[in-house]
Amino acid sequence: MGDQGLGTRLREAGVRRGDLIGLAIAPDGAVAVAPRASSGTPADGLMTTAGQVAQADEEIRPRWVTWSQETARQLIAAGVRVSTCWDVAAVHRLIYGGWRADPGWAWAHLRGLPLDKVPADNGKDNLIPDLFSSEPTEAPDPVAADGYLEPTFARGGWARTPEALRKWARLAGEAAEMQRSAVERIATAHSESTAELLCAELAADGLPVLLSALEELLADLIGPRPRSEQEAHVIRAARDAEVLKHASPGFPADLRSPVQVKTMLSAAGVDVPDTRAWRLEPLADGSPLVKALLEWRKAERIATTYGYSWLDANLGSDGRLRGGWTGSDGAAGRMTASAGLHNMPAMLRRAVIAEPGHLFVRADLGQIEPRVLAAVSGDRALAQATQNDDMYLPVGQELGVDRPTAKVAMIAAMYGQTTGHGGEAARRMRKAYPVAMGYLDDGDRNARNGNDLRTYGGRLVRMSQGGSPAQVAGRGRYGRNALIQGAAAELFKMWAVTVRARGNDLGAAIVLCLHDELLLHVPEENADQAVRLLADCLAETARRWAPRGDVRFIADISVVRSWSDAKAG
DNA sequence: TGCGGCTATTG
DNA sequence: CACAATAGCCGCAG
Repeated sequence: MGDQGLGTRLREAGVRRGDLIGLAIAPDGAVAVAPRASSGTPADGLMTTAGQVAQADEEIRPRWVTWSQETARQLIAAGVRVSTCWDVAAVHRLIYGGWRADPGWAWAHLRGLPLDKVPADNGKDNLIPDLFSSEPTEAPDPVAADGYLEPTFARGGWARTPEALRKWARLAGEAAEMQRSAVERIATAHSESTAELLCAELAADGLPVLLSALEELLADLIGPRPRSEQEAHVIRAARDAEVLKHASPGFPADLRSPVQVKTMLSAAGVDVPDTRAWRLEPLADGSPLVKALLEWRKAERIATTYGYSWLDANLGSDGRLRGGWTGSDGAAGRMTASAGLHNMPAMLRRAVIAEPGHLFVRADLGQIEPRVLAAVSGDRALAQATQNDDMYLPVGQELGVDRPTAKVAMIAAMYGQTTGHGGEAARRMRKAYPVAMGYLDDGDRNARNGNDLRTYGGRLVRMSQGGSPAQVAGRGRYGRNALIQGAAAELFKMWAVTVRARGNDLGAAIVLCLHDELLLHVPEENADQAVRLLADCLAETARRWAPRGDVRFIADISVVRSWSDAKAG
């Protein structure tokens, strides 16, 4: 029995490609899998190893059911990467909205249990059998008598017995089956789930960075690495002095305090309501103080957020910059990353350089939000405009305005402009694209009224009731935009997981996801194929995501050695 | 010590 | 300066 591979056992039990199989992994690396009871395997599931899971994944490619991204991280730590999954937490966020998605919370939703009575984790392992007892112990049941999940399980106390681990795996499978009947679009549940696998891989693998190049850039911007705390202090004071020498004597200000900076500027005859860069920018030519302050801000920003301590904390000795990744944030469902991976200053991106023998293939979606609007609203006229590489040209023609005006009018519609209130271009936009504008207005109105929204891909966006008129207006803009941003995020993730799946043979690894941009790290001999892969996957995704097929999505794809090289060949 | 405000960076 | 995010520092309340 034990010498028979997991793949063989599952196949003999009738498991086929895409079938849901519960999977749980213990901190010590023990793995339990639980196919559906009807498939003829033991109802309690079976114990196996991470290596066996990898083999079975290759042989059958089922859809492994996990409670959260944590399982993927544990599998990766055990050296195993699976092809697809059903992530209960990710699908929970899709169906029910909000951020919280722990097993007990998701389970209570699926069983229709009162949410105010979901038991809190008291930190006690009251279900753990006494390991020193000679009495045979029965594995505890993860479902308590009242129907709620036992909080101990979600924390990992269950891992201590194989029986409990098998039950935990089976329960994940049951949760997934229930979720499957509740999701609006299965395809979204699949891509949002597998995006969690991608996130775990991004966190584990990191972004290739050339340390020497990054240190050179930092030296240019903020000086060499200080050798001591004292030296760091001296450098900081010297930087401050470059600004303060332009200030009026008697007004020594703490440059890190906005209030004091405002007072200092006022004493120099510069009166501003706040000290934001865009407000000070026009005054820089007439004031050496303002000019010095703005330069100080840039350097200070690098020094505090992207300086040597950031580098030390996040750049591994293997030249990989690592941060945590989430598959969908609390609002509209975009991916987020920490460690500055999503907001690294353009200047520093020069140090993001492919490893020897490799190249980056960079692809970003063009005008993704207005194209998504055309798709999700079903506006035929706007869909027609997406046939153009630059859709603002036909839109401008239709409205009888120039391209910049058309673009501003479109963005104002999607984001809910507060100042100016439209004008002639906005009125023509309503007439030319009534379906798209109606879709946005519906979202705005529902959000203002506190009605929950649902994106094209089926993600619930929760809206709260009440609030001041200003908050109500803010909610309207939020809801209007969430429908577009959220749908764009769903399309992007579907594209990303498709590239992930197809890129294996080329050795093409996704090393960064950035809302509408994918960065692949590829052996240089495969770079041209990777370019085609990205384009093919986008076409495939567009067909699957927006089946009517009348909206054209475009990507700008280039092969580069450094991330900052926009269009090298 | 925690948290809102201000600021900067990115898509 | 609309929509979204992460992140650091300051100033104030507890």
